[in-house]
Amino acid sequence: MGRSPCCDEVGVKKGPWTPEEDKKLVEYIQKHGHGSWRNLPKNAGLNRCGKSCRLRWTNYLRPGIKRGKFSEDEERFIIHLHSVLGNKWSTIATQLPGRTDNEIKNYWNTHLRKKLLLMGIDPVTHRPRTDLDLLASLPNFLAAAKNLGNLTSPLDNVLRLQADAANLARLQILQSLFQLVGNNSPPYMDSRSSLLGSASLQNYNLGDLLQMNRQLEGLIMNGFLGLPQNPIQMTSGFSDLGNPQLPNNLQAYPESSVPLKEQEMVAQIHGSCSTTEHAMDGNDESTNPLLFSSSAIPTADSTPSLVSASPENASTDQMQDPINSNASTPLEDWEGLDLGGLDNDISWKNILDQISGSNAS
DNA sequence: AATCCCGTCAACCGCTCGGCG
DNA sequence: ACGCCGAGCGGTTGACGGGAT
Repeated sequence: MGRSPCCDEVGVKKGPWTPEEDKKLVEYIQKHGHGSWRNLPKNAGLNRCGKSCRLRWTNYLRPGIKRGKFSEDEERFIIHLHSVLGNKWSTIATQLPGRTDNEIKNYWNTHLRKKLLLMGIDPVTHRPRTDLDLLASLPNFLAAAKNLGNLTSPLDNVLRLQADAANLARLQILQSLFQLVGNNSPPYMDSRSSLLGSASLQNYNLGDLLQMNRQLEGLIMNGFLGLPQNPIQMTSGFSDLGNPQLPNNLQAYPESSVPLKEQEMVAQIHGSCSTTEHAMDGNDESTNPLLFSSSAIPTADSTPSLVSASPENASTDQMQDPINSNASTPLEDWEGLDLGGLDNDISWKNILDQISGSNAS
């Protein structure tokens, strides 16, 4: 027999709180402290269960609650913390003064999660998604990446991981281009089988893709493709995240403020990553694991395998059939696509043409 | 103007954890 | 060591509001 719920008493009010109830609760706690939550409603003259009172107090009435829109820095910090901690909302909330776990959780589910999905990031794993129709989603990727490229916040580096999704998309496309040329198959014939879900693509890990990018850079640098002498820039790669700078209000989170259990958890995650190249200016992650644990940031060495997004992510608009839909073909979409901020001087169509030409000769 | 749809967020529910006897 | 109890956490629900049709 399970313990009976605390709120099953007959006649206990549920639902939204009235201003009168709020007033009673605040006045009582200010005067007596909350003490035992179970006894509080009776003592305070409230027809509510203790649990409801606690929730109302901690999420809404408690002094110091910061309400209103989340700042960009807060957003980035939440994303980073989530990448390290997962759905540990209460732990995340301890790092964001004035924000409650409930508020952060809601904000994640209603805003940030969608934002990441739009950028091609799996919000669960924080890694690039592979179930996407990359070509159909390319404009979204590029828009997201371009926005990131324009960021001026000191926390920009935190989201390089997200920017890397766009790089990965490019790498996958490059790989597909090579594959197409190698197969001598017309690029528009079967974009799903040859460009997107190709078996060979699934066999590449990040290291392979990075290597391919380097090879392409070399080709371009050597003028092999007859293109401008500009290598494709990797914004950071997975292995070079630089030294992120945090705003003052987000920098100083003494380790002691993190519950021991979470410290251990973070330490465990941290320990699972062998790279040591993310020492930070004044924010040594060895003493501040929540800030920028390298574990959250895949490296070329760790070559994270591409993950499949969860089924819920496979929305119809993302999985639209490029062949049967009335929409223009993906590559048609590329033409005239503004790559500003990413690859201003490289036309993808030009690359394709050049590769095809050199392959045919 | 009416209805529908969708996003947001406060609040609830059920489970887990830790303290204590 | 075990069971009970209170507190806290995370997932889910449902009311509400605004925009679209």
